[in-house]
Amino acid sequence: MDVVSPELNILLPDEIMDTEAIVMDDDPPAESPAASGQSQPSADAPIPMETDVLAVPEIVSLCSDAPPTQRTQALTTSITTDSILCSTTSATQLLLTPSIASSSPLTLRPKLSANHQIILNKVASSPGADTTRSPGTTTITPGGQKFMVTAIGKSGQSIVLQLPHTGSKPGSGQGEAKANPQHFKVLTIGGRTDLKPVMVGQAVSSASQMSTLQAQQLKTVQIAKKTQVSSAGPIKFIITKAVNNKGLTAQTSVSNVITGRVLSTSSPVTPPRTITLSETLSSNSKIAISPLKSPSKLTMVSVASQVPNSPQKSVSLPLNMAHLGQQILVQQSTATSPAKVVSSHSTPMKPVQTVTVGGPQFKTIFPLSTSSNVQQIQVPGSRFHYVRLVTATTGSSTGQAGSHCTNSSMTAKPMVVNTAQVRMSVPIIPAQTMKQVVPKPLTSSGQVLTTQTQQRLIMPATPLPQIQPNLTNLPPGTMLAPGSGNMGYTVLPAHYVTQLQQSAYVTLASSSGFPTPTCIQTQARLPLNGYCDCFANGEFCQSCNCTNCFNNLEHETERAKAIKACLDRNPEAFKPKIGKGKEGESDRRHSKGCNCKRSGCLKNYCECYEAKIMCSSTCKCVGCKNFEESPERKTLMHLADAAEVRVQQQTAAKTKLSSQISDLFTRTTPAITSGGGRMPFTFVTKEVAEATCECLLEQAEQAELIQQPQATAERMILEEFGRCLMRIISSAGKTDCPSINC
DNA sequence: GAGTTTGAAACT
DNA sequence: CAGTTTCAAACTC
Repeated sequence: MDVVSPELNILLPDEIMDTEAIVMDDDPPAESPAASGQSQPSADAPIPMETDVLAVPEIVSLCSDAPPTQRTQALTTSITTDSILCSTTSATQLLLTPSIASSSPLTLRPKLSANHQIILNKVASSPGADTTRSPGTTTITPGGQKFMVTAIGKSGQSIVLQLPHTGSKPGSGQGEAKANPQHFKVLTIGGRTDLKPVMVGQAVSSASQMSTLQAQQLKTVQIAKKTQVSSAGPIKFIITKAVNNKGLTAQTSVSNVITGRVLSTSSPVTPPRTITLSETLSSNSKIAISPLKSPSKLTMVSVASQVPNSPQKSVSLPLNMAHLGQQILVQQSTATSPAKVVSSHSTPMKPVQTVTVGGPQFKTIFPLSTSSNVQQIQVPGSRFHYVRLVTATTGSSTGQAGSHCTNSSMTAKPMVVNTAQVRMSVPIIPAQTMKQVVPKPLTSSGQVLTTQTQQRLIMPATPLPQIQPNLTNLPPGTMLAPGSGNMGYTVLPAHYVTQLQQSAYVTLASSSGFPTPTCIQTQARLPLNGYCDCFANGEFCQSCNCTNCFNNLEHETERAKAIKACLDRNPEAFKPKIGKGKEGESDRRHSKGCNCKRSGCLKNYCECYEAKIMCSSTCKCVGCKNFEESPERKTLMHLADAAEVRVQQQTAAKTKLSSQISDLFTRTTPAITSGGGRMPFTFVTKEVAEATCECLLEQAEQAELIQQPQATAERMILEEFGRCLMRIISSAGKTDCPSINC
């Protein structure tokens, strides 16, 4: 049994003192000081980066063919981390199972389980145990192989290392180990996210020994675990296998594809999670990636969270000899998961899939009754007005909404709406406009609302059974009102906008099937360039300029499909962007936040500014000035307020003037009517003018008689002229021949 | 009304 | 997740 001495750990920098390594050395050559685990540093040995480590050493997989009994002879570790299961295709496993939650060094005794797992149980933390060893140091020498395990982490969590099985190889076992005498395997468990790959080599022996290690067949499996002060912090597992094939060159690039599936949850009590890793690696490869600086270049497997006392956490990794140069970085995020299982496969896996348990999808479905009815629905807090329609199965038809595709058994059934004006979010196409509807899909079931007021027809939707389940993803306030049989209506809020439009385009463009050749508009499309506001508002196109428009009654089926496709792609596509903030926040806020860069969020380009709300932390804008204390915003707001006041004043003035003019015409209308349509001024005849002049002259003479000043005299004349005009106007309404009497 | 700017959404 | 492309609204002249 080879145990790494405490002095070795002294050489380790602090960054990796919290790590645990397992070193396997099948038959370390004499020139390899790292093989013995007691090697001395080499001053001239450069400290390689991880990429270098990966480039030079030859891969030696943990999937040793040696029997498990020969893999491990002893193990001493200070495992205080979560349970880790590194499982591969092999049934051979190495289990490190500290049973006591403690941060103190543990002495683990490997046991071979029935399924070829090496279980490292904590023997004792008593003085009788080998506590003199440095924490985080474990060496296993299973029949010539050495494992150095350095780890630190949370206590009370078992580590299960399942060694891959390469049973296909003949002569496995000790002989295999001898066949690869230079295999050097390092398994580091724990550590920090900033663990540098070079430290892996140092964990084995020292930094200077890496050069020697690089000359060997080296395999490094590093499971670096970020040890956060708080358990809620993310924890990373970095599993690195540095491989250097003998034929490898430093410039060889690698095709490193590691995919997996991540199932994450934030629930503190969750069933064991399974993370499947696979790898598609080629030999003679090099991964010139620093997973610490560029983790995105590697496959990051977020293992979600864990609790300090996670009962079980397993990470299974494939370490196949045939897969050389692979590098696996497993990142663990938070710390609430009680158990995790990471299993791997040697076969390529599908791309990473993230299953997110999103928030509740609010949906409101109002099934329609079979009786014909229209109800106005006011959604509290919604600016949309909905109308619930039900199919009139027996109502009398006052119009023909269906197409002339007469083979359709679903003729349009106009619905008579109550005469009260109903404000709807969708147009109600008058019945007379339906005659303009030419070819109509036979499957569609247009329904016409005939009202006495100008209304718009709520968009009918063929209740396709195959899409109805998806319509349950409609956003809050959305009402799906399936009618009886194949009839129904779908009411969409106005924010069924762009995505729906584009989705509709795709769907409709691919739509192929109308029953009759007369329905040739299947080749048409929704307005592609220049989406009309009608569709954006959930209305039918009625008076817009779109051509080959599908946004009408005739293509309700296609439209419904488009809605379905859109909702399938993004169930939240139609949720309003502007909504209330977090709980307790009364202010509105943008759900996604803006991404402005040049406008400073003070123009209508900015969705936040357009909605008259402040930018929030969700925004990704640059140079944002749309915050509460922004002087620019305040100035802008003041200007806007002033402009608004000005507009309001102008509007009020115009309204008042219009009212007065209208009033004047109203009062003079009888004169016009009684005068045979003549305007009032037509009553100012020669006689009236002469009489008026006589009145004015009379007033001037009176002013002279009483010796009034000129100004007073002029005023008296003007006042008399006013009275004359009034009499003219007054007389015009009474007689065709107004008389002027002074 | 034409041309430009801008940013959201889609796409890669 | 970041970069690119598309496109329509906003904006300017």
